[in-house]
Amino acid sequence: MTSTRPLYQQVRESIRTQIASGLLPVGELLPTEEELTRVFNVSRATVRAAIRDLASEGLVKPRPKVGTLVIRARAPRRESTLRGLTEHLQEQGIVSEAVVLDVAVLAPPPHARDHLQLGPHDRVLRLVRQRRIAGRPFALIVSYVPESIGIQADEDFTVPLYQLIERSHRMHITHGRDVVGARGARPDEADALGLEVGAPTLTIRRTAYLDHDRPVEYVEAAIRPDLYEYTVTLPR
Amino acid sequence: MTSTRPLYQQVRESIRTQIASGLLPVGELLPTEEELTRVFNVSRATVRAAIRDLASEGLVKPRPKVGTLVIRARAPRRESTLRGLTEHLQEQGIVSEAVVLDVAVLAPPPHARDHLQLGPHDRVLRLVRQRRIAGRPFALIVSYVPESIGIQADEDFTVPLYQLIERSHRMHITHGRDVVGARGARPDEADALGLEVGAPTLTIRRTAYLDHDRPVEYVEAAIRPDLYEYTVTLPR
DNA sequence: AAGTGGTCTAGACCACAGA
DNA sequence: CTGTGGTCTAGACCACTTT
Repeated sequence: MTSTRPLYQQVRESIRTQIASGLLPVGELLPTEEELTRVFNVSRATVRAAIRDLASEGLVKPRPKVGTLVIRARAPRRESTLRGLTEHLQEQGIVSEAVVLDVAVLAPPPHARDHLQLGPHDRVLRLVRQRRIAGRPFALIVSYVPESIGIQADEDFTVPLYQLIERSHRMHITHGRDVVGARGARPDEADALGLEVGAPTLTIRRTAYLDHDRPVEYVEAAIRPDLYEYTVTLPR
Repeated sequence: MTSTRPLYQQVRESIRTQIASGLLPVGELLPTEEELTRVFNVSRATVRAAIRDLASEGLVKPRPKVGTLVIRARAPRRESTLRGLTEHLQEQGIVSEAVVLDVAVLAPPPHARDHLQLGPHDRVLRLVRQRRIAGRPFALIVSYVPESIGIQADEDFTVPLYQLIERSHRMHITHGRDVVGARGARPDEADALGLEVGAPTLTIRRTAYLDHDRPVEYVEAAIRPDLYEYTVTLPR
């Protein structure tokens, strides 16, 4: 325990390991908080912070006046959240590179204008990127961001666009809607993806929103279905 | 504050009300913890417990060295949940009909066996259905359910399979994982969907789980992309 | 009666964003 | 530098379950 990590996280990980290994079996009670305080030589508040985290993960369940019950051996499902393609791939241990093909401020095409709920004179930043896995292009991504958001055309677009939007401005993306479909590759897509025109292509259209349902980004992606599939975990 | 409820919950509700009413607008910072300590006349630990709850609800987001940002005015909307195609279509006001093409109990193909985590001798109920919108077929759906679940081959498979599993057997599906892809239609699919062989087709592979991550259903669907798209709403 | 988790206080020190 | 949230301690009292 000589790490620089916070104590309560060290305690949490230690308990988590003991649960996963079966040392603390499902159905049994954790040692009491007072006991853990002694074992780890920390204050009770620290022990409780660790247990609180484990409880919010669904691994344990404190029962007042009884003890803290171990209810699962390992982390339950994680529901899907809105992530960029990059983050999604990173989770699967896949490294991908981004190539910026074009950046421009212009009048949006009608469907983009609709999705972003823009007026007839509003302009957008359009960002065209190609993503590659191991040098092989697998996705052509066209993003539209309202000019009013204030992203400059000279930013570093190799980092996730979300982070750019959220960090540089005091905004928080709350949710997004994805529409996933399939169609034959158009000529420009076939060219960028190394496919024949008309070859089956996976398409994703995403609209991301700030609080109050204000659209902040509209993305169209055409993807090689042999190199990527869209995965989502849903609660019932 | 003369209630008997815990202090931190009273503080939490008070802040929540001020956020909902717009007194603490989205995008602004909460008063500092020290300030809240004075205003509510409680210790800092109590204030932090209140903020922690609000943060886990997604209403606020503490930013170290900056302050605690209000990111939502009220509890987030309902994200997408696991639904069958039928329910999904119903939501959009589309009426679809199901045609059962085949029902059989048999040894599962290897990939279905994997997804259902079955042993080498377990058998499954295989259900092949075609779905139609206005008489036009748009989806070919093959479902696998472990024989051990106890669904009979003579049930009414025109109702959503989930309801069959959950209602008649007192089980609760907790979550599912969808994998959405695209590929050219295979001959059997082209036949059932009225497409040419090789025409772009949307595919969905879904595994549904009971508590404890026990798989209860594996479904493969091939879909006409001109008649259906896969839509999902995700929280950030 | 003993022992548990739930709640709460009153301090303290830290690293670091922002001016 | 100043102020912020992040972390941590060492106490305390409570209500209630279990013995």
